[in-house]
Amino acid sequence: MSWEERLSRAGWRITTPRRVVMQVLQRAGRPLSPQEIYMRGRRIHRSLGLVSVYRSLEVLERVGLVRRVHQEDRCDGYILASPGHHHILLCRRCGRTVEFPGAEDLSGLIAQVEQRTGFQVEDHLLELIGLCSPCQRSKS
Amino acid sequence: MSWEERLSRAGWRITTPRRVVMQVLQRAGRPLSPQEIYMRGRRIHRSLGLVSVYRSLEVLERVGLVRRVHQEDRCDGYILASPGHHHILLCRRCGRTVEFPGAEDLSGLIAQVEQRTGFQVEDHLLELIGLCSPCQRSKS
DNA sequence: ACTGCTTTTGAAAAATTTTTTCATTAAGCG
DNA sequence: CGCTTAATGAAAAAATTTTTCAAAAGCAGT
Repeated sequence: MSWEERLSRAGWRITTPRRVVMQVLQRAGRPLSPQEIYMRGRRIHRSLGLVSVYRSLEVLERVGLVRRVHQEDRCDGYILASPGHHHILLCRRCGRTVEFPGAEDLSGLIAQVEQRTGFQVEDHLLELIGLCSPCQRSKS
Repeated sequence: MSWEERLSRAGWRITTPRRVVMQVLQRAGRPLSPQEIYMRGRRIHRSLGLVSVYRSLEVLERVGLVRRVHQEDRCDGYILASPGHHHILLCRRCGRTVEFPGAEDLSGLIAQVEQRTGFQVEDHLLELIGLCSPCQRSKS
């Protein structure tokens, strides 16, 4: 199912700003801030407004098409979210981002924590940070 | 080793704003924003400046005494960090925060991801979100 | 394709948050 | 106790995010 379809089925309209934001993120491959998306987006759609970038991101995130990436210093980066998958692998050097599956791998840990703390775990946030292969080589 | 000692050994001075920030966070037990820390801190130290809160948090985080908590909607919350432990368990209702150990539990997952992606994983961010026992009961 | 209803947009303004600057203060060492 | 340097607080500046509102544009039903 295309993202347009997913957005539409969730009750939202397919608009130019939303298309532009998706297109920019598709090409980026690394987290972009609203500001960056705005600047790149204007090259595609001249009259794009920054506010629409913010609003598009909000909607797209809600629908699960886009995901916010949390970094130590900034949390304003967004990437495309492949549906269903939940974790992010981030290169601290070039910013490249890869998603990977593996929610099951946490179930043991989660069960253990639930038992020890009495919490009822509903969700989690997992990000791995490191160096991608190209950046390992050009480490100088 | 006390936090004062840790801070001092890392080459930083023990100052009133830093003491106040630590004291406020010690009492809070949930993530507080710089603004919140500032307001509570002023009750302890009248002339505290917001800027010093920002600067104190930066230093304390660098030294590992304080940790930033990432939530869906906001990432400006700080809690005390118990040294060595790396994960956070957060109640989405009352904000209560608990730390728990368990880096080992991820080593399998990490090795697997490294092999599949060629990344060299150096660090990770794991947060579990759910309901603490009291909030489970008063769920109405 | 045209109409009408409603969501969405873009611009400007407002609100918030964070950073910079700089003169003054106070840690911590001898 | 005095000296040196790091750190502070206030103000201003910069950056980020949200609100407001009239105009534009999706889209469902003709």
